Amino acid sequence: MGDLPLVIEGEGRQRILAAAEKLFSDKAFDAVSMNAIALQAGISKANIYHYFPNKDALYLAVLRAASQSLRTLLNDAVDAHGVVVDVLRHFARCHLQALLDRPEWVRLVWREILEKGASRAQEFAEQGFADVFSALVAVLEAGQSRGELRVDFDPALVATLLLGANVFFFQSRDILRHYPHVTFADDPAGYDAGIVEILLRGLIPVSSVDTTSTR
Amino acid sequence: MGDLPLVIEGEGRQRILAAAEKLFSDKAFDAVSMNAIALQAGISKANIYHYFPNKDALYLAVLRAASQSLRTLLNDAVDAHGVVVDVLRHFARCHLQALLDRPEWVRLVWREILEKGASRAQEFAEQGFADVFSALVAVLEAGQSRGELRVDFDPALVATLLLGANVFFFQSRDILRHYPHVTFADDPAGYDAGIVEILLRGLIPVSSVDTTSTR
DNA sequence: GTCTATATTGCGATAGAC
DNA sequence: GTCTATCGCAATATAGAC
Repeated sequence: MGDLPLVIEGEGRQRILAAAEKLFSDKAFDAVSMNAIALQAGISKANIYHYFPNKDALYLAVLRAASQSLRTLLNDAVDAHGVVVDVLRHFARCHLQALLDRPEWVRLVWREILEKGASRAQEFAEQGFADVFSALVAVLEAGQSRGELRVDFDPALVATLLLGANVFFFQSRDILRHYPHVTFADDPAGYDAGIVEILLRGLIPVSSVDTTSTR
Repeated sequence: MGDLPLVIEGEGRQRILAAAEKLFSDKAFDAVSMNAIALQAGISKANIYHYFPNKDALYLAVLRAASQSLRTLLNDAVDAHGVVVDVLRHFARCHLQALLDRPEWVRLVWREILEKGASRAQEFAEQGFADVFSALVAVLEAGQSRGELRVDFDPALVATLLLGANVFFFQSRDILRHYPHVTFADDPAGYDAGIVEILLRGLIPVSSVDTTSTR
């Protein structure tokens, strides 16, 4: 009697989560009906209520899964080796790639931040980005203590600048594409390479840098 | 017969728009009821339908007004004088201040971009940010042709980096506040000053810059 | 122009058969 | 576990008095 496959553990639950993730990443909470989720998952609406007590619980489950998946994806960008400049290049590239690889997750998380504002901010700060942000700060601090980077800048500020550049690129691609000046909208790798290069060397020609002001 | 004041041109319409703007910036489209808008505006629900044919038309009117207001607000950041580095500092500061001064407008426009994706992207690209973006690119190009900035970087890329840093700061303030490393979450002016400083001078110490690779 | 009252639709959630 | 059928309710939108 035991040979029956028992199929996949929680197969129905997974189908529902996948369908809900897709729909919630496209539309806002209220714009996604339980009916639409059931349709997308290929099951009946009432069946969803067998697995989840209500719509809110389903949404939270989707959000939790997305947030966790994003984190594991980004963790690959953390452990890199070599000199600081190479680590930064690698980090930026992996981070942007992670965002572009799973746009649904990013949009889902970002929508939640926009919607709920400060109320859920702490939760996301701990769950979602904490380790990525801290890892980047650590990389920068290491570069400073090794003398590979200047010591008169705030590592957290540079980390924000770099992560923000990637997130903004992800968010604004469709808009940037319409500007004639922009040539990098479809070249994320080139974008990141350019960003890191500018961060490292600055915009001012070396010859005209006032070295006395750095003391 | 003409002395009657005619009161304010479209006063009722303005009240409705203001109320709708406030509510739509806090919640998503479906989460805002016409009843709530009427309550906020201090009029009856049916009266809204006297000025606007349906909920969708009202939302579009709000969006159009917000987008236009944002543009005029940001235009103040464009006209600055002096050497390029000072213009950049001024520009960054004004831009971020404009975002922080009218968070409802920014959130409204950004929510629309998130929701509709590429479909409305072109419209916003032209209406909302085109002139600000172009102005910043022009400033950078001027700096390059005057020899005040390096010539081996893409002005559009730097413009994206700078605008993105400000937008990301605006969007993520509540999250950044929870990180122990971050000291600038409540100091936008200091944030921008630091950003521009890094952009101009780079992260690498001047002494260790390989001047041969710049040719 | 502004209101009250109402028509109508679509939602989340439940009941109960299989 | 999965389904069909339905309840209760809140929402958009309309009708018509004043």
